Amino acid sequence: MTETSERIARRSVDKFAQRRAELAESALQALSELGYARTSLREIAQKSNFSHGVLHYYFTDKVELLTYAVRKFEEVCVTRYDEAVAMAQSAEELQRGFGVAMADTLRTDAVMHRLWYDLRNQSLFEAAFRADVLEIDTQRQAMIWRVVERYAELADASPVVTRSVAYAAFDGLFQQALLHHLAGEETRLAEDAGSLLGQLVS
Amino acid sequence: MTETSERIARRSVDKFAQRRAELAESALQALSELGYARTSLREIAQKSNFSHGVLHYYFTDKVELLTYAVRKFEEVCVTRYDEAVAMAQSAEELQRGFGVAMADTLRTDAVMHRLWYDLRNQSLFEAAFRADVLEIDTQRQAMIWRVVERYAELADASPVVTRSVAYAAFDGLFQQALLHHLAGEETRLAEDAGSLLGQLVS
DNA sequence: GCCAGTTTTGGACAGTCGTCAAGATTTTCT
DNA sequence: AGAAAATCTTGACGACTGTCCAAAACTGGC
Repeated sequence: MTETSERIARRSVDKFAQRRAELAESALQALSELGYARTSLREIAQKSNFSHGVLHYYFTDKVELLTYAVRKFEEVCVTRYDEAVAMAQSAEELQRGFGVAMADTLRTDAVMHRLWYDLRNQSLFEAAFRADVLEIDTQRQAMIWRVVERYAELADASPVVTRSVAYAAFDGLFQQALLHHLAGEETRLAEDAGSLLGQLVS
Repeated sequence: MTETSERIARRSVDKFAQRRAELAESALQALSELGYARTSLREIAQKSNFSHGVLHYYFTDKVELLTYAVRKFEEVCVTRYDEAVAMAQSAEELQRGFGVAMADTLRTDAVMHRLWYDLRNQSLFEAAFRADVLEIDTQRQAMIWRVVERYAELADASPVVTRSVAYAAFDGLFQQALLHHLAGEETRLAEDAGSLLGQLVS
């Protein structure tokens, strides 16, 4: 391969990858708006500025597009509380900061969280998503565990539950809050999350 | 209304209601097998012994059928742990019994639980289901709270979280276990649930 | 300005979907 | 028994789906 053709090929690859990312972004937009059950390829294409045919130029089929989109989604949702962890100088401050951060993302990113739960649920029926979902879940678990460990450290105590139990509890809390938030109710997520954090170390 | 026509009307209503229940049962079977996204009316009809046209004789449209099915579903899933509560003579026994009951229903009724989470998630996108879902969730919350209160009583202590937080935590725990169970992994749900119960009173 | 390769379009395809209505069948009453 | 009402089947409809493909549009090198 000559120097020139190499440069061309690389540019080609870059453009190809960029288009994939672009289309995956549109897919996420459609999915978060309509839900998995009602999202079609034509709907996704309309969110982008391309026609529906182009999707099969960049992806072999719908499953590959959605899988790719899920992986892309992962990037934005597994470091959400790290700032609160880094900032906090005391246990009480982390408790408060963590709760506030959770309540913030509930309000700001509600449709994205809704999408995540929808995709995780799809993986209960469609094995194709299962591996990616489990991996994202593992990373989310790690994200929560960083909070719990730091909190324990600041409070001079140790966690009284495993990391998987801690993650499950906060995830359940968030999901409940999301359900009620989207139904138009007020939630007490910030307070509930903070107080639950307090219960998980001793 | 004469005595005769009253008898006729009642029998008619009974039969009508019975068919609706019958068809809703088939709907639940299809839903739990395929998931909301892939369940069609023809699929539901095939699970019953009728043709697809009959569904619009007993239900005005798909949404009414599914809503009816969800309500029917509620009946079987909100008293699941009451026996463990009634049996337990001590805190430790309840802790164990509750964990075992959870792990049992995880194994036995996995597809039904999967369906529940799927429908609850649909309500995040489709407002038509929201009211029913919230009501079922309230009843599930009450079911969990009966366990926590009884456990606190037996342990001569009091709950350290609200009923909504307690429900959210156990629900999250169960959902995680379901995800891993359907992925073919072993879970430690019985132990985790028992130990979490211990953490929620003091 | 032309040409080869890449990228994009838009229509066609074979299915499936929810819905509906006309007719066949069964049940019920007199 | 036959008439009337309830119940069920069947086929059709328009809309929508994922997928594919031939042709058009665009790209950069000569």
